[in-house]
Amino acid sequence: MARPEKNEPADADRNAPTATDDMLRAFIGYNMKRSFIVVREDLQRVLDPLGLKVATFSALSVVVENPDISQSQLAQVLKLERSGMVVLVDALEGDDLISRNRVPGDRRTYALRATPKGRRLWEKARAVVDAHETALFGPILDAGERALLLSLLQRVSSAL
Amino acid sequence: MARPEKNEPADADRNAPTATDDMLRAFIGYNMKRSFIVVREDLQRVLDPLGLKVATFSALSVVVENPDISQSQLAQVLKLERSGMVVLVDALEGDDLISRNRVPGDRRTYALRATPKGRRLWEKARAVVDAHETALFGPILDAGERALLLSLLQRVSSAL
DNA sequence: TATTGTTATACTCTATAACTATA
DNA sequence: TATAGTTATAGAGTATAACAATA
Repeated sequence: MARPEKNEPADADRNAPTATDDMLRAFIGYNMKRSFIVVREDLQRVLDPLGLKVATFSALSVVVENPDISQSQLAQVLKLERSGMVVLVDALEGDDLISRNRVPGDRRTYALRATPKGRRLWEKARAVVDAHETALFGPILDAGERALLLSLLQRVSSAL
Repeated sequence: MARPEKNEPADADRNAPTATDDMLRAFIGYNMKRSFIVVREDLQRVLDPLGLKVATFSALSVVVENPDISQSQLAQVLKLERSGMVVLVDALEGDDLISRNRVPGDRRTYALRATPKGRRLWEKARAVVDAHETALFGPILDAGERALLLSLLQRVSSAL
């Protein structure tokens, strides 16, 4: 007993009924995680040639959009701790993409501003990220579905 | 110059125009990340009383659904490394939720099975996770929108 | 040679706590 | 006392690489 000899090749396993995760697939959170992993990997791939990480791209984006924002405000918008911001701002400042400027009224805070180089890189990054999302979601969702997904996720992430 | 004296209270900042992340909000990936963070936190919160983590809940779920699955197959389904599975399976086995059984034909692999205790806990966890998603998304999305979001995310995460 | 499970290790991301300098 | 920024540290999650047993 126990299959005395099987002359099937090793890929018998691949022909065997594949293991399923159907029960997990019923949960939004599970699909959100798997989706996000794919999206983040591809996003990192396209940001890498620009010398940006996902976190630094996000931070640069908010600084471009909000000149003279402080590190604390930046941390608040991105929902991470002030201590974590220091590393991100250090990296962006080290690459001359943003500058830490002292403010006249309060010598504790910095007013963060994107440098011309930072604004140029951000424009490039914005185009790259847009192309990445189009290329990634294009084969899966049509324009309407993509807008719908964006809208639903915006509502969920805004109801934080 | 430079505001000689400002007798506004310290919450002048709070009345100031709040910093925005509108540019980032245009990207699906950004909203996906923020949404997932909220969902994961709440999921962990409800799984904690059951002694489960998100990862062990997922692994238990797949084992319940696929009796006699091997650790490598399990890792493949959950898209993580074999080495990472060892820790998860150790934890589940240590809590007597699954068992590692030797298979007759191949002494390298384990056939993983949920114990009766594991199946009972999984049933409870399934109900808890379902309630968590209903409570979390209920105030934000109606039933149709929730099904739509699930369907869109399933398509994205399946097109991996 | 290839595969399963294992161990040790390292890396990323993020959080916590304590400190400083300012207010 | 409270806040902005900083530092050091630690934890979670996951990946890489090398190894033993087995095929």
